Amino acid sequence: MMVESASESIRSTPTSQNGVGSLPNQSESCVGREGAGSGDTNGELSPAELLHFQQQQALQMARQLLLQQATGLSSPSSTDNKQPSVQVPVSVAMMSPGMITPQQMQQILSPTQLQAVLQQQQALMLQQLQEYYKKQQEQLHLQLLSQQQAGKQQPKESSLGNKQLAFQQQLLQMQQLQQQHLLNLQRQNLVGLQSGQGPLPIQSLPQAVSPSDLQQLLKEMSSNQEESSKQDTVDLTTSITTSFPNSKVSLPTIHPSLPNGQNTRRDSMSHYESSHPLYGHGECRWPGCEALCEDMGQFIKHLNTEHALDDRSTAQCRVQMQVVQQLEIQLAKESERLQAMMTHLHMRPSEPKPFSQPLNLVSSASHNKMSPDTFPDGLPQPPTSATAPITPLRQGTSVISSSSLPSVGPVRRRIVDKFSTPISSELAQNHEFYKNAEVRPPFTYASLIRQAILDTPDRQLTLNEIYNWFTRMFAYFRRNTATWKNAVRHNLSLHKCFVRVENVKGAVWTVDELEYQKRRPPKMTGPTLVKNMISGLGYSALNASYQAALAESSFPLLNSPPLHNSSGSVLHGGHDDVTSTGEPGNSNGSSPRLSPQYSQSIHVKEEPAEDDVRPASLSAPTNQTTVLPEDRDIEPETPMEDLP
DNA sequence: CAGGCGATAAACACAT
DNA sequence: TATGTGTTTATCGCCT
Repeated sequence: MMVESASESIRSTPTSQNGVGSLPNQSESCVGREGAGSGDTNGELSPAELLHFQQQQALQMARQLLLQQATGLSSPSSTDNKQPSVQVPVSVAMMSPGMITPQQMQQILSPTQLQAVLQQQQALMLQQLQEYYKKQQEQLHLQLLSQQQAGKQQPKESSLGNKQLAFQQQLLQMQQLQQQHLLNLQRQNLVGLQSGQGPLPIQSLPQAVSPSDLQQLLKEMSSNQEESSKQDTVDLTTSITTSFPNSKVSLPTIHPSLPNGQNTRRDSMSHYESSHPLYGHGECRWPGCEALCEDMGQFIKHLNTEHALDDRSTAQCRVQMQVVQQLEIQLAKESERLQAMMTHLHMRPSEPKPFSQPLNLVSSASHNKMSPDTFPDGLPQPPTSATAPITPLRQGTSVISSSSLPSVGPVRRRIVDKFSTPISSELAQNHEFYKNAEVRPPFTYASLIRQAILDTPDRQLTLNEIYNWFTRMFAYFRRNTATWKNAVRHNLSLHKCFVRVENVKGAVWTVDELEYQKRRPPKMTGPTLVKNMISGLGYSALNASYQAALAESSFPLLNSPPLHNSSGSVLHGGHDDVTSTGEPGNSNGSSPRLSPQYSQSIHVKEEPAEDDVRPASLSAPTNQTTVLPEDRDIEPETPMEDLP
């Protein structure tokens, strides 16, 4: 039901909200749930075109940002000297969507034409920028001279050596910043997809995208955007950092003075309005400066004194100019790469896959936390994955697979979390990301709950603590609390792997790891198991670890009444999904879970009839390991069991 | 196509 | 009574 309505709204949104003429006749019927099969690109955008379009949007944004940055560079002097704001020769018309909207352009021009136009524009812009900066520099020099004549020089450091050193440092810093900026741009490129940049003809998205995926995608992207606009630069960068773990662009150490907010143009983010482009978060954002300024007045003062017209400032401007140029070039390259990647991903499975390339994605840069080691379960390539030697390296990303990759089509979260992504390592790697981006984690409720419980030293949590863990760890779960909390409770109750233990203070929930493991490979034996393993990761590794896990988890179970012992044993180490090299870690002794609380009463869930399969399924893989304790049946062994 | 699974919604019972 | 907690049932979509 909800999905229905949601997808409905998605379908109608583009047409109603921005009825851009791009797809006049494509009403909601376009994206059928079952997704029309053939590639009817008539009248609507093909995936490739869409890519071009997105890229163009990104480039436009990039240019705009760069331009803003460029103008921002001149601001010290302008605010300082009350100069009339210098007119930027770069034709704004060219860069702003004012003259011709991307959509119009896109309609008129073919992708290749668009590309050409873009390149032309870029070249032109660079040229103009250069000229502009040259003029600026001349002007600056002139002003500097006059200033010097007026004897108003600051008594600050002036030795040439110092200047050079400082300059070099600043150059480095600026380059780092610019790289960061580039990432920002990339991110915005993705976010821009829905950011109201233009009426995105959603109907034209690849048809493999199901409405629900679209919904998810849009939801996430919008939330990401909100997020990014809400958060300060640090948060943003952390997000980005996690988003591009494999990016070729070396990430600079997070630097508070991101060029992030360097635009004060009206059309820029509103929260930067009324602020100085070189001032943010109480700091001077002059490249390499970071001087703390309490307020704007102080900042202006600082600007006038520390960044007055002098050789250094001029040189920095020059450097910045070059950096901008470099960025433009790099942006073009990255865009190209992105396009190739996206095209490839859209193209899908059958093609020989030059895999390994980190999918630097897409929909929301924020999404891609391509951990190199997550298996792209959701990616449209399970077929190939089986044939192609998927190294133990998990390549795709669960996040993407589940929700953010448009071309993926209907993908279920659970897929990912089965045999693919060790949730713990995944979370460890992308903790910041999930924490800040409202992206739905690609794990099932059960695995999340389990993770929450296992995250604690005691391996037990109250319901409320589980809630808190969810909200703490995932921005996504800060919304719709009623829904997911209900789901959490539902899962706790439903799955046998969650055991409710009553202690003095109330009830806590624990994980019966064995039960959990049992549940994972849903009674797959023989071919199914093998198949899954193969597709998930190396069979042998998995098998070994799986067996190890089971053995491991079953062991304590035998010994200690508190069945939940098993909990920590297996997975914590990362194996939430059987992937890890069976880290038979500890678990045995020392387990804190043996806390007295366990000796309280335990509510045993009713065992479904089918569960008598238990011994069988369990023993199948691990048979070698001794007698298999029967999970649930064991529970009664606990001293204080109190059956409902 | 059937069945399993996960997500979601909702009703209900019980405790605080 | 309201709220939180737990259980259960139903439904839907996706996948095998």
